[in-house]
Formats: sequence, structure tokens, C-alpha cells
Amino acid sequence: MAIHELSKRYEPKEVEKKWYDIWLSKGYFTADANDGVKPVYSLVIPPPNVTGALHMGHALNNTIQDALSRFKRMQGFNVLWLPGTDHAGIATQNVVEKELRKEGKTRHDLGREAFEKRVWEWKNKYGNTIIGQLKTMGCSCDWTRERFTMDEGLSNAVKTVFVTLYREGLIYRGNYIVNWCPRCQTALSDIEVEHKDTQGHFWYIKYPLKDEPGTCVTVATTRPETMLGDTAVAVNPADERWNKLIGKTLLLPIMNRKIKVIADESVDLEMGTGAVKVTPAHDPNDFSMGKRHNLEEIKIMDNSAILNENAGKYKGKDRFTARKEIIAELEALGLLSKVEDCLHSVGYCSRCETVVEPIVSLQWFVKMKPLAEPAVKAVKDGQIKFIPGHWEDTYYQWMDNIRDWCISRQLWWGHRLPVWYCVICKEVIVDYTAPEKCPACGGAVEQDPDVLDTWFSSVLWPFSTMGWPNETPDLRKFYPTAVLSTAFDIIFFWVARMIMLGIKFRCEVPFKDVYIHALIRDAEGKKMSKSSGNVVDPLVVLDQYGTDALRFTLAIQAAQGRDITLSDERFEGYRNFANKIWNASRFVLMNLEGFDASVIKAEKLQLTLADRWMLSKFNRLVIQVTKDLDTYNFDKAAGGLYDFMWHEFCDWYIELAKPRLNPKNIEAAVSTPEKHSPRETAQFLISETLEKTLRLLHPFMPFITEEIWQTLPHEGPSIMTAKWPEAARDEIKPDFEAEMELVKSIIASIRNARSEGKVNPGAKVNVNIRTSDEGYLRTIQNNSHYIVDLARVEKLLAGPLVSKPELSVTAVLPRLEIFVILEGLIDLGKEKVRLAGEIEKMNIEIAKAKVKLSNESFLARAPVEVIAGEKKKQQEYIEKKQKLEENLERISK
RNA sequence: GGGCGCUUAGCUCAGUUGGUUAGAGCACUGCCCUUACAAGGCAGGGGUCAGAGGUUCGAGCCCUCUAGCGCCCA
Repeated sequence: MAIHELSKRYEPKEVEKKWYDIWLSKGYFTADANDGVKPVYSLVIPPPNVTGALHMGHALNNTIQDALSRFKRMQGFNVLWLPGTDHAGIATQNVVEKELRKEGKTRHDLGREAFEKRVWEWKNKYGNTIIGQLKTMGCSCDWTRERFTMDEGLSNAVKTVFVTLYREGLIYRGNYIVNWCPRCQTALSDIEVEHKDTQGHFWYIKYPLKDEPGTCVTVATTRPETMLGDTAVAVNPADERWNKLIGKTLLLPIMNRKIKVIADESVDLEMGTGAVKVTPAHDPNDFSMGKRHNLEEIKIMDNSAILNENAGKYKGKDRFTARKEIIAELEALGLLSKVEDCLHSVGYCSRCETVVEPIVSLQWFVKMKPLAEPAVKAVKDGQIKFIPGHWEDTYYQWMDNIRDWCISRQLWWGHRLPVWYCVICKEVIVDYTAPEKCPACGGAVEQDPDVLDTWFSSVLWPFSTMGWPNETPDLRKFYPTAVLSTAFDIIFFWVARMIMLGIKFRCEVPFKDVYIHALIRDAEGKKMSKSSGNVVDPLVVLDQYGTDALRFTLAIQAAQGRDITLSDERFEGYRNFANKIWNASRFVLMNLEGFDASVIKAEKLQLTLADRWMLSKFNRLVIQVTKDLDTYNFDKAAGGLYDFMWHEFCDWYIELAKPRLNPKNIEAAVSTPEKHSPRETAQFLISETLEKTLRLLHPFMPFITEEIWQTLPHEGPSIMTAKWPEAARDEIKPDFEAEMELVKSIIASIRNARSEGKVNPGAKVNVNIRTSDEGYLRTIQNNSHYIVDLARVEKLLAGPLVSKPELSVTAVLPRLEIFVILEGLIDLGKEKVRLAGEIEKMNIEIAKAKVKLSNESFLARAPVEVIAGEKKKQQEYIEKKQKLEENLERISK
């Protein structure tokens, strides 16, 4: 079925499905670990959550990765783009618990084993949603190597890392303050807590001195309920207001506990009253202060943030209820001196939005400093490069302030800690497999109920997916990877830790480049979020405008360091681009009737100026797009292709080639044994250029390019496996480009004059061109047919002495005057105004140039080329002005 | 509080190391269904490059300050 027999509009739907299935069945996405010839290019997908559905961030990131993969594959690389999903501990557990709740059950009703089984069932049933969506996007991932973070192999990797780090003393168990989510019932790492400025209050509470009734120290707090766990009040020793009280004893209100006033330099003199309450068990700063001063840690809440026996009469109350009641009691006691409104930062669980409670508890941690140092060095040494580069600063900043990583989670879904405790002697056993009995005392053992932070497994992703800890062929061939493409918000969660562990366990960085892609925003520039309801669903877009249009819209906006704003107008614009490609291709195809590309010999072509110009431009494009893809300038690569395809190939080249392709043009069909006919020449170039341009477009628009490519003369079974075009540098010819630009500007000037003179587009006009530049004259004479055709000219006269007819509109170009003869159509009044306007513009430019050229410093210091350029420019302006004035004078007579 | 970024046409943004009359897409205006494409063609209007100062022969670009917006960390 020929493309030109199809609709005038590109219909993406069936095309997309068809080609994806074919590519998949031919195995084009599959990398070859045993290949010994091709250079290797590998990357791993940032594994989306199994619970996830494709959003615009995924769409962007995977468009980028797919473009890179397809580009490198076409360049002849052995490409592995390794896909998979992440088990997403809390998220997945939440989903299944929600299901259970509908049945009126909790996970505890099922028990651990049955619950885990249930989650697996859920995963097998729904966990592939996003994988299917990636396929819809056209992603050329190697699906034969798809992984899941809880696969057996990846679980082995997790165990190996845990045991090794433990034995080296880099994993330890400790009682520390952690972020606790009372709803998820688990500890969170620092970066799983989202800090948001929240409107709250600053309560000023008076703590009376024990031995001086009536004298009080006033402290300010945003969380008054924690006072029940206070074990000191701290002041800065430099604080004149308070330092004389250091060492004195206070009576903690409500609890009537004796607490000391201590001196600590970390206390901010400006904040609140300068005296702060210290609750070591419930605040990270107070915790470290408590360690410094050996303070008692009194935990006043349980894991659901319900106050416990240490809270006295508030036992059994929720933290926020207790807050209200405590305030009321303090007020009644006359100990509440002041309440201020204040905006302060509150931590929320990044999974469920519950206010996080800092709580002291026994958890497992990874010591980060020893791992971070080589990871920082790798970036400083340039073994890893961030793109855009400024993210390196962000990386260093975090790495410099790194704190130990809390890795235990009180969940059931995830990698269970390979840790056992002896029930008798409490011995801790860390091993790959369960010990039968306690090696110390022979007692029974039981496994730690906790699981690992999900990120613990995903930070091993670049090598665990390739079979590590086994030395597999994949690992040898494809590690380290070339690039990691991801969003900035997981540089800390994920990227930094992958670098640490990659270096630690493979002695080699996991990737050479880290490409940080843009953030997607809505048309108003707002961040997309479910709560603001401004989420644009990529699947809807793709359905409405086509996958290629979606991908192209994202790619052409993917400028480094700039956010992407999405709107329907944009998608529409690039859908129109797809349609433009489609129709240009239809045109080409309907002109290939009887054409046989295989008989064409390069030396027999009769190349015209238009052909040479187009070849020159095309080869520049090849160089540019290749470079831009290699440097992650996706916006520029896509932009260059858009401009070339639309504004050079369609707007000019097709138009310039039309006369030769027109079947009515009998002369164009004349060939000799030495020369192909002009028509064959045009047919060859127009189809070859289109075919090659499609190849350049393929990484961004895989479907439409394949569909069209198959109908054009081509080699090979698929555009996917076709070679990336290489630039023929000797075809880049500035001289031909300049000549063509002259012809184009003459055509544009005539069109402009016609338009100003309100000439009917169908009507033909006579044109006189006056120039004494011999080169120009030659170009015009040799290429007059282009001018005649594209500017609809009846009679074209060109020479040094051609006259200006009475009723004509004048256009002045450097060393060139164009007279468009408009008998009976010309409005002299309007023409005068127009010419006067042009003269005025020239006056401004001449004046500017004059100022520059009369500046002695400029003449003395600017490079000679710049001065010469300025002089030439001024000369041209002056000439142009003169000619404009002559013409104005003539019609003014 | 510490750090990073942004401000160029009505809107969304390009503008590589300072050097022609600062560009594009969308929107807008006029003409045209010219047989690839009206999801199109041709032509056109629209900008004191946030403000102030400085460096320089020369600043949208470099430096300082100011204003506004946004993000990250504490």
C-alpha cells in the first residue's frame, strides 16, 4: 500500500502498534553480550515503582534514553538499555493494605507470610502496567533482560552487600533519633521526609526555678507536647540574659520533674527567648545536645504517636490532642506567656503526607563517610560528569554534610535483613543464610523482622541487574554504563549512593555521565501534582496527538537547566510537524513513479544550485545533530531537525525541485549516456535527502520515520538498524550557500513587493533587476528559472543598465535593485511612505556605524576583521539609502 | 539562615567563549483552498533583553547592587 494513496493526514495509531511489534519480534532491542566487534553503549533505566503509572517525568526521561539508545544503535554500537521496576516498599505495601481494608482486614490478620504472598500476587497482576506504557512510548529497552528489585538475583546482591558492609563495620545497629512515620509505622531516612513551610504557632512557656519561686525561664516551642519529655533547658553561655542561671534547677511544669539549665553554644541567641527546651528523645538537635551533655532520653510516645506512660496523665492521647490540652493546662497554670503565629518547617512523610515524628529508636545504619569520600573524588577527578555541570555543586554540598543512612524499615514488603538474634544470649548473627543455632551459646535464633529501605536495593541496580555478585558475561561487557538519565530530586536518594556502592563493590564508577533532565511544569509554569489537579497524562497526549508528537515536544524543549512547560498548543504544533513530514513524503513518493535509485551514479547527476545548496545544508545538519546528541543537547538536535525539515527541505527545496519533477516538463526527462536527466537527478536527491533526514529524526520520532522510510528507496530491513548518516564534509559549500541565499532573498523581495502592492497571488509580474556586480548577475542569469517560478514572474530582465519602469515597486538589496512592475496596481502614496520608512531605518544604522567608526579607541583596539566588517556594513547601508532616495525622488516628481 | 536558578515579543522559550539590523514556536494582521500538506502557503506587525551602576573600543552575554519569581538544604 503506497503512502500517497493514504490520507492527507498522518494517522499514528495503527502505525505505532504495528512497528513496535515488528521491532520486538525481530529482536532489535536485544543486546549481545557475546559480540566481540561492536563498541558497547549501555544504560540502565531508573526503575519505576511497580505501583506506578507513567507520568510526564517518565515520558521525558524515557524519550531521552530511547533517543540515545536508538542513536547509538544506528551508529553501530552494541546497545544495552536495561529495563525493570522497583518493589517500592512502603508504596506497594500501602496499596495492598488498602485492598485488605476493603475486605475489613489488616495485614496482621493475614500474618506476614500470607501478606507477602498477597503482595506478590498483586505485583504479578498489576505490576506491569508501567512496563506496558513504556512500550507504548516506543521504548527500545532490552525486555529479555527486564529485572525487578526483588528478583532472586537482585536479592542475592542485596544480601552480599549487607553482609560485606556489616563485616567491614560499615553497617551497624544503633539507638538513634530517626524520622518516624506514625501512619506507615516505620522509620524513614532523612531524604524520605519532605519539609514544608507550615503555618503554626510559637508558644512561650514559663519554666519556674525550683529554688526561686516566681522566677521563670521562658522557652519558645512549636511542639509544646514534647515538653513532657524535656530533660534540660539550654542557653548560650554568651547570652547575658540567661548565663547566670546555668547550672540552676528548674521545675518542669505538669510533670514536676527537676531539670537543669545547661550551657550549649549551638543555641541561637536570636531565636525565641534565647532559652530552649531540650527533648533528646524527640528532636534531632536535642538528641545530639543530649549526647553532648549526657541527658536522659525520655520517650513520651509510642509508634502511633500516642502518648505513653511517660506522659503522665496524657497517656493514651494522640500527639495533637495532647498539644491542645497541654496548652490549655499551661494557660490555666498561668505559665503560657505568649503565643505567636509563625511559619515553620514541618517534616512530612513523602509517601503518605503524615507529619513525621522524630523518635529515638533502635535501627540499622550505613556509615556513609568512608563510602562518600571516594564517590566525591570520582566526580572531582572527572570520572563522572554531571550534565548540566552545576549539579556537581549540589552533589558536593550533600556529600559534605552526609549523615549515616537509616536502612531498616518496619515493613513486611521488601528485602528482609539477613540478621538473626539469639533468643538466649542476644548474640547478633549476620549471614547469607539462616544459622541453625546461636554460634555463641547454641540457643535458638530468630530473624530480625525488619526489611531494608527500598533504595538499598535500587542503589545496586547498575550491577545487580547484570548478574552481580556473579561475574556474568553481561557484567563484563556492559558495566560500567555510559550514562544515567534521571531527575534532580533523586541525586541524593539514588545517584550519589549508586556511585558509592558501584565504586565499593565494582571498584569502578557505575556510569560516566549523569544527565539531569528538566522538571515538567504545566502551561503556567506550575509544578505538576495530583493535588493541584494540573497533571497532564502522557497516555492521553499520546492518544490525541501521537507518540512521536509527544516525544518530539518533550525533546525539543529539553534544554539543559531549563524546566519544560507543557500545553496543548505545543503538542498540536509538533503533531503538525509530524503531519508536515508525512505530506512532504507523500509528495516525494508521488514523484518517484518509475524511478529506480539503484541505477543512479553520483557522477552522472546534473546538480543544480538548489541541489548543492541543499546538500550543503544537509551535511551541516548531520554534523550538528550528531554533536548535539552526543552532548545531551536534545533541544538543539530536535530544533535543528525541525528547521531543516520544515524551512529548508519543505519550504525551499521541494519548491525548487518541483519544476524538474513536473511530468509536463518534457525537457526535464532528457537523459544522455553520460548524464542522468534533470528529473532523475531531482528524484534521487529529494528521496535520498528525505530518507537520510528520516534517519536523523528516528531517535526522536521512531514510528513515523519507520513508516515512511519503508516506502522510500532504502537499504536494510528497518530504519532502526539503518546506519546513522555520516557527514560528507566536502559537500559543505559556503559559496553555493551564499549564491542560493541571494536567489532566495530576491524571491522574497519580489514576493514582498507583490504583497505590498496587493497583486493577486495567481497573477504574474514583470521584474527588472539592476546590478553591476558580475557575480550576482551570473547567479541571477543561471538561476532565473527559480526566480521566475517561485516569485511568479512573467519576464525577468537583469543587467547593469536595466531601467526602472515608471510604475514599479522597488526593493533594494546590497548592490542590487529590484523593480517589480505593477502597472495600474501601484499606490504611489503608499510606496512613498514605505520608501521613506526604509530610508529612515538606514539613517539609524548609518548613524550607529558612524559613531563606532569615528571612535578612535574602537579603531585602535577592535580586531581588524570587526572594523572591516563595520566599514563594509556602513558602505552597504549608504548605497542602499542612496538607491532608495533616487527611487523616492523619481516617483515624487 | 545557607546554597542554586530564573527575569529577552501578548504567551512559552532559544541566544555556545562579548563583535552584522536580537531569533523561533504559538497567538495576532493581510492575502491565498497555487494539484504534498488549511494540522497548509506567502507576506507582515510586535522587543529601551527586569531596574541601576560598573568593566570594556564594544554588554542580552562578564562584575556589583536592587526588585520580583522559583527550587533545594537547615
